[in-house]
Amino acid sequence: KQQNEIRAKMYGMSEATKKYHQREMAELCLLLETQRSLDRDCVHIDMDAFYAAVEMRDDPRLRDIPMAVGGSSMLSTSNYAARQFGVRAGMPGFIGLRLCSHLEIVPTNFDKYISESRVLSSILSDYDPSLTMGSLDEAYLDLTDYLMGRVHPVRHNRVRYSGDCVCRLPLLGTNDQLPVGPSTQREETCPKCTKIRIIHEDEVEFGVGRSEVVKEIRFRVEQATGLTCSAGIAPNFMLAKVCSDQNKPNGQFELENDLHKVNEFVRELPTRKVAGIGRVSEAHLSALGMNKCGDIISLAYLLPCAFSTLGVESMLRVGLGLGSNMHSRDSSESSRKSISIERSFSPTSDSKVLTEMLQDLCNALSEQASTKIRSASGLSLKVKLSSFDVLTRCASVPIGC
DNA sequence: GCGGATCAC
DNA sequence: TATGGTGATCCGC
Repeated sequence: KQQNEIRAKMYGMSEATKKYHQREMAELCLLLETQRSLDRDCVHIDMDAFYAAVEMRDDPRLRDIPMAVGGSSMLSTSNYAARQFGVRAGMPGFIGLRLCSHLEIVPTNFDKYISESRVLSSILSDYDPSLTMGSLDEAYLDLTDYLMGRVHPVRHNRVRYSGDCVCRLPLLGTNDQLPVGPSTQREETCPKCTKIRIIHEDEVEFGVGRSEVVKEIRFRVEQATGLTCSAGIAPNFMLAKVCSDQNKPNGQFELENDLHKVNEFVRELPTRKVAGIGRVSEAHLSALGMNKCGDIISLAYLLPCAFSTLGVESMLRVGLGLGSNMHSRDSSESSRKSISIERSFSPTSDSKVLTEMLQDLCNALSEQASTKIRSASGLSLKVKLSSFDVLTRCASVPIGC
């Protein structure tokens, strides 16, 4: 329905208004263009199917079958075998089972993922001490400063495994980089599966360019965790994030710090690939005839039909391939602006059940609040109906209290 | 300031 | 059988 409203505005636009917006957007683009920076080396690191990969590493039986991490109500991640059946993150588990009846659903082991995430951030902080973790499995790094001091190639030991035992990763043959020196082999019996494991050790070298350094980072992550990740390299974080998705899994993609290359890349990029453009914004853009980011610029005069002033500006930035190269929000406790707790349960109108549920949530929240926040001025209540519609009501403490 | 929406992960 | 939980931001009114 919103889409029809947008189309109506679009078709109702007079020639004069069109000219006006064309001028306005062109000016805005020129202004935004002055903010472009092409002198930073921004990197986005994204672990491949993170939760699923951890479970597969620790249980070889899961490596070759479709599996997902989560529960019957929701799947957090699926492995690539499961994705072939259409099983995706965010999907209810029972739908996943409908798509793939032999799907193996493994419960989440958050403690494990948190500890792997620490290993990850610890390695990454060697390259950018002020990195930003986007979540447990992704990170934003600015390699510019590190690259200044990177004047020599760097060598690392490499350990890989083969034999009947497959308990340890990475296996031989999964990293084909040529070693710089001799290789050694030795055998041992795996205490876990009692089969023979052959340990291959050698040395590999990484050069001084940013793409080499990112290869080194991914290598170190795999050596330390047995997990692979993908990376995107670009002049800003918005583009780096898109790039990390290009050669997933276990790959990297570099977008050169060159205006022409950036424009070329952005022109063909589907709008939905951009962080911040979700299902709704994608539909709005599509109603305007914009499906690739390049369309946002060529049809820019239409943007006001669907977006506010701020929205228009943010879309133009996407179309121009502009983004931030600063480490944005620190997601620490200190900057937290709200805490919340919510629970879904089977539909009921039994007021006793509902009141009890609410009381439990209040108690739990109150406990968290006592340790996590010092003060607050507002409280909001959210209700989800069986229709999945959501209502919220909030109240503020009157000024002076 | 409030209620609704959107978005990421 | 069965569709998440947490936090942030923006919009229109």
